[in-house]
Amino acid sequence: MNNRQLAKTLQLIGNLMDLHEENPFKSRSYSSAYRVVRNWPEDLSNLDLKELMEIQGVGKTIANDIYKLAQNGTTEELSRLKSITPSGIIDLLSMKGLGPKKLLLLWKDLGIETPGELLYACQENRLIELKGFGLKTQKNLLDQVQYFISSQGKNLFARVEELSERIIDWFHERYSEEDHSLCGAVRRKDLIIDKVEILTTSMLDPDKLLNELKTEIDDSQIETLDIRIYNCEPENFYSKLFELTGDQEFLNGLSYTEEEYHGVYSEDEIFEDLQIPFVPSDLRYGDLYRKTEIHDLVTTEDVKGVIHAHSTYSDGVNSLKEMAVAAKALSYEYLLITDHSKSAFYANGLVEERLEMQWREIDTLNQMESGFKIYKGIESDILSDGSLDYDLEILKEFDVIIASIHSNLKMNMDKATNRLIKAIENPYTRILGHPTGRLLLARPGYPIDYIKVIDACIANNVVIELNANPQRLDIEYKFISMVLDKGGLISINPDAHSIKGIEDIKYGVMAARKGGLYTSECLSCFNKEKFESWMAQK
DNA sequence: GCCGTTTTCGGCCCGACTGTTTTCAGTCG
Repeated sequence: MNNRQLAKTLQLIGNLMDLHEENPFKSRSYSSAYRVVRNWPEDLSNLDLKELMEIQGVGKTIANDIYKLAQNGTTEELSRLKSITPSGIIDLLSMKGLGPKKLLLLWKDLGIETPGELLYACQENRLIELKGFGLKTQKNLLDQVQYFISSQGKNLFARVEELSERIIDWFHERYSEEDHSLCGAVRRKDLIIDKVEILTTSMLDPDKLLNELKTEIDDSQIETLDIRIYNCEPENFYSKLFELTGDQEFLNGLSYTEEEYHGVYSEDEIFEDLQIPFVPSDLRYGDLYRKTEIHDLVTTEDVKGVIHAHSTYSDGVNSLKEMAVAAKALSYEYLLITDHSKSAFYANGLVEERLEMQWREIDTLNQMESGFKIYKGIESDILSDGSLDYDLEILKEFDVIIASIHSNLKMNMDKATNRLIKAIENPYTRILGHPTGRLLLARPGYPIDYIKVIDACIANNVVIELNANPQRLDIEYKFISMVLDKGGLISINPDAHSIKGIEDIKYGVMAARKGGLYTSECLSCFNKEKFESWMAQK
């Protein structure tokens, strides 16, 4: 468990105690431990009990809890609380705006124990009769519960990627004489995965295979994953693989019939016969492949710079120097450090004096280094009225400003679009950060008028970010071709909050390829010289 | 449960924001 997961679990324990009206001071201790653990700079799962107890806010019991959680993923206390709470109630605790007190009312007064029951009660207008509830709260919960129900059973690609690889490796090791491959959404690298599909020529009973798989692969996630195993004769492997990889629209566009290709030795043969250039598996959806020069699409090797990263100056885990050393070691040519701006108090945003400190440190580090370069950026909060949160005197000192919305996310399309456009028109804005604020499977973004926002970016020479965090992947890749057609640039940005976060660039590349992004139109693929001349443009 | 001692138990409780109120309760980070 990482610190974030540990913190979430402690928070859950506290919330469950409140839900059962246990000692409120006890639950408060868990809540405060949640806050401490969440922001702790080093990995707590490696510490021993004595070290854990030295943390302010963590005593004997919670130190024990953390230790147990790191070892077993649960504690006696957590198991006890879970055993007296319906699982649907625990699901409901994850709704934003629904804490223990309100949930208890729903549970005891309305008898609601599952998300489905909450949905029904909202539609029946039954929440507003409860004390402390009103129309707005009811509407908010209705939206959230609908979203929750529609994302059930789905996973981010990044969360199933490693396990999928382990599963297919297991097949190769266990039945090395046979052919096996991932297929379906995982092989297409869709952003959201509802099932992991495997094609095999082993001809063994899928249920039996699944049981063996689940006992031999040690990963709790495997229990909740929908895994499908398909068998085929060896001579049909490639035709079947082809058929099970492309989505319906892709296959329909190709007058393809599986039987026709029985006996082929590779997928290349099929493409050759269909008289179209080979389409990599990640692009076998829709008809984008027809309009795209596949060889020019961005790859992870093409990305030359780490644009958009945080350090311990704001809410990052690693220091500025550690981030720079890591970026260089990964063969990137430059790092644009963009900590949070001063109004981001939630993330320890940089007030003016601390900005000066960071700039001095960047200058020093750059002097010690000849090839690699650190640039001075900021992720400036877009305030409610669309303005940025430093004076012009300060704004003009940055090499690059990424403007992003982090607060007051509840907006209608007009308000959100106008707020973004005002920020885009600010003469110092160079990149628009995560344009909709969405968190995949957790929170839909605020609605924006994509055409207006993209037009404004192009008119003001503002690059649009494709935030590479696997939970964001925002801008949605389906709008990339619109940006390119209008002559705009996209930047694949990791939004890294740690050294590890830099690796998220690969997920950004994955989404960018699906959107048809060319290396030449990708800002983060610019080499250092080209990036510097881009910086000088404004 | 944590802390800090008046060492063995009494007092804890950040601060902004929202939506519900009519002066505040609940949630969140």
